[in-house]
Parts: sequence; C-alpha cells; structure tokens
Amino acid sequence: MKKTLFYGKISIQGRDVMKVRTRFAPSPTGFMHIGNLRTAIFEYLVAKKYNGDFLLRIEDTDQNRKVDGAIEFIYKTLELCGFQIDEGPFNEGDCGPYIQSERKDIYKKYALELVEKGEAYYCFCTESELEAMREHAAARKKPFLYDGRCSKLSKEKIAENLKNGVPYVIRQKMPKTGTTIVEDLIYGKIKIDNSILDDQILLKSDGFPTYNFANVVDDHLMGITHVIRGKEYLDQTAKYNLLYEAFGWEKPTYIHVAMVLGEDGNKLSKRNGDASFMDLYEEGYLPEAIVNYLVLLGWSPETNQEVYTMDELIKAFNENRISKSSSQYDVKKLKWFNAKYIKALDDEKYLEFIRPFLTHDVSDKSQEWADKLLLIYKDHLSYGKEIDEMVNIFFNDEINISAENKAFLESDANIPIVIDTYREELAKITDWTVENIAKVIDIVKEKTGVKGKILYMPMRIKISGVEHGPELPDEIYLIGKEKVIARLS
RNA sequence: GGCCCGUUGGUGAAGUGGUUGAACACACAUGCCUUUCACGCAUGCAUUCAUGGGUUCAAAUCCCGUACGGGUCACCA
Repeated sequence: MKKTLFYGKISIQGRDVMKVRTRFAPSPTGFMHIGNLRTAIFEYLVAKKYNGDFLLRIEDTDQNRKVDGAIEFIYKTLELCGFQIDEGPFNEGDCGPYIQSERKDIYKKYALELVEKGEAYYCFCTESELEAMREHAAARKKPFLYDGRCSKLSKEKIAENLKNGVPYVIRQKMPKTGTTIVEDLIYGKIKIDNSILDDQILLKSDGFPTYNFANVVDDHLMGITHVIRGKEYLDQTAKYNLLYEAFGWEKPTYIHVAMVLGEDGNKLSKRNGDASFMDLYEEGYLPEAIVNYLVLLGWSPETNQEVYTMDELIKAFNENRISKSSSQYDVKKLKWFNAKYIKALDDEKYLEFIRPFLTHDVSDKSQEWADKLLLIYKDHLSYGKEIDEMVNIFFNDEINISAENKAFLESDANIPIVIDTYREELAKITDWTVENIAKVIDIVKEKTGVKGKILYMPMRIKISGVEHGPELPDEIYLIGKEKVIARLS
C-alpha cells in the first residue's frame, strides 16, 4: 500500500503555504558521518523534487555537547555537497531562530500551554528519587516507568513549590491503555502499545526542552511537511504523534530510513575510521562522488543509471523506493565512483583538486613538469591522497630492486643488451621530449629485435624499481635524462 | 527482558503471484586491446532468494512459526 505525498496547507507565522518543506536537524558536534549525510541527501532531494524548501536547524538543547564552530562546519559540509539551504541559522527565513538554544521561550510557552490544557504537568521529583524508583523497578525485574505521582499534586502544593523555586520538569500525560498507530511512508503502519509509554519529559529542569519536544514544536512551527530521519526514531514516533494530538496539530509525513552500517557490518561510529564526510573529503574524495555513492545506499532509481548530477538526482529521486533494510558501506564502490568523477574533471579543475595532495617537494622543478606529472595520473587515481604514493618513483634518489625483479632482469639474455641500447640511444637525444623518447623505444626495438614485456619491463625496473607506472615515455621523460642514464649504467 | 523493524551473491541492489532458466553496478577471475603495467573492452561468477511449514495450477513475491541481525525502552540527541 503506497501513500502519496501530500501538499498540505500549512500555516507558517500566520501565512498559509502550499509547499513541501524538509529539514536537516543535526546537533552541533562538529562531526558528520556518512549516515547523517545520507539522511540529509534524502531530505534535500524530497524538498527539491517538489520545488520545496530545505531548512537547517541546529539541535543544541544538550548544553554539554556543544562544539565551537560546529555550525560553520555543517554549512561547509552541506555547501560542498551542493545543497542549497533555503533557511537556516546563517540565512534566516520567517521561522527563526533556527538554533534551538535560542528558542527556549518558545518551548516553555508551548509546554505551559499543554499544562493548561491538562495534557502535561509539573514534576518535582529529584534525580535521586527517580533513581530510587528505577532501582525498585529493576529489583522486581520490571521496566521502569514514571508512576505519575506528581500529576496528582494539588494546585496549592504546585504553587508553593513554584514560589519556593523548587526545580521542576514538565511531563506529558500519556495514555496507559490502547495503542497508538504510527504511519510511515516506508514501513507502513506500526502499532505501539501505549502501556510502554513513559510520561515523557518535555521541559528539563535547566529550562531546555528535550529533543523530542523541541523537535515536534519546531517541525510544526517551521511548517515541516516531511520528517525524514533514521529508523532508530521509528518507535519514538508514537510519542511524537501523541504530542501532535495533544496540541491538535496536523502530523507530518514520516519517512524513516534504515541505517548505514560500517564496512564490518557494524554500526557506524567515529572509531570506524573513514566513515566521516570530512575524513573522506580530506583524503581526496570529491563531494559529488560521495553524494552520488551515498544516495544509492538504501535507495534505488527506476532505471539502471548510476551516475547522476544533482539536477538529475532531484528529478529521479523517488522516496517510495527507499529500502527498508540497512545497507553496508563499501569503500570499493565509492572509489569507483570517485575515479569516474576525477576522470570527468577538466584538466584545470583536476590540477586544482590534486595539487594540495602532492606533498613532495617540487620547488626545484618547473611548473610544467609538476603539472605533467599530476596529469599523467588523472586516469589512474581513485582518490586524491593516492597521488603521493604513486608519484614516489619520481622523487626517490635510491632505487631498490626487489629480489624477484632482479631475477627477472637476469632471466633473459637479451635484457642486458636492451638496457645498453636504451642507454646509448637515450644519450643521443638533444631535445628531451616525450616524442623523441618514444622514438628511441622504436629504435631499440628494431636494433635488438625484442618486443613486448622484455622491451618495457627492464627499463621500468631499472629506472624506477617497480614494474608499474605511467606510460613509459612519460615516465622516462619525467625522471629526466641524467638520472635515467645513470640508472641504466 | 518487553516492544518495534529487517533478512535476495563478498558489497550496493532490481524484483509487488506466471516470458526470472533472479536484472544492473562494485569487487573478484579469465581473456582481448594499447608493441609492457595501468586505463578501456569482453566473458564468467546466486540451480536460488535466512529457515521450516502453509495457501495456490503457479511464490523471492501472500500467510504462520523458527533462527539470525538491528533498533528502542534517559532531565542524550
């Protein structure tokens, strides 16, 4: 049973709009793994596909987790990925502020509204009292649920506590019986038993809202029509629905997406290495390639097309085709995408991209030499950092030939002759160009009557120590006349 | 532990009861090509859809059980 997207009539700040609006709502930890990014991609694509808005909201209600510069970091990441943020902390629209810590008053107002409606109540229980209840429940092997004792407090007692400045939280009254149905675009209808629902805290004693509460209030106030988030929130959605109902608000369309697992099949974590966007970026993966790879993790288009520009993606994306099961991150395929994107770069863009990854000292070489060196590898790279190692053969002063390669050099009587001929012919070159070097290879072939592997490999091994590299004339050219001749001696 | 969700090859996946003798892509293997490696190209790679049962003339596709995997039960988000 498929649900189609609705263009709901949404009231934003007194204005009625007919527009799809999605949001990316990270907490500002200064770290974004590819699972988060992938969710952002889906959110962006749904919004843009329907000519809607994509908002950025910072969820920093946990004051202990704040990281300086995290918002800039998020903007930079989204920008690199080619997303246009329609509204956010740095480009506010009509629903600001877009940082939750700056909306404290709003949450309080709405929490109090619920108290007045009789849907929520003040709770003065202390952490230690709660802890005692929790232990009591654990001792009887029962799951802990707050017993709602504060909901029975008299008006006078509440007023007195408030006057005396007793710390409090605000909790929502949850139904104790029946079921709540969660409707999700991907997973269909999910039934949740109300009896397992705790009287959830809406406002914490520090005056900040809980994540769940802030989320619902903001999504409503910001006119979010499609809530796209990780599947780990699926169960919690029952609580969200109850909150929407308590307020009498229209619920958004939920799209829960399965997780992205690490290469080992386990949950992604900081420790899992390259699972962060910035790490990947710094290693020389192009954002376009990362986005292209990620969008295909857990989503599949209707055709066999795999390589997409952002515009094509916006057209092709179909939220109904997001998969239910989690998928595993695989660098090999990312590398394949990245190599494709690198090859598609024009030379100038490529050089701009790759230059920072070259750590070898080229100050004594010409710009032309360095560019030629980098260009040669354009079709061979799968990510930026790879260049450094590939290019080693042009910077080593010592050549180390492995035992295996030494054996190869002695395996054919023609090899010493080939090498000598190369040396003699190369020495004759006055104009050291790739073309002239290529001619020398022809001459050696004719003079020695040798071709194929025997013609090429001895040369490669003698001048670089390894059996692979770029086109041989290029390699010889770049190493330079003097060094080549010295190494052939 | 209760509840919720998932399970097609090493990986991403197509597939919504019958031309599926399970597409396509990555990876892998082999071959071809460029007088070498790489690039590129071609071919091969799941007798089978976690598993057991059921429904049906017909099931990867529908139903039930089992196993396995994951998620969730905070004054964290």
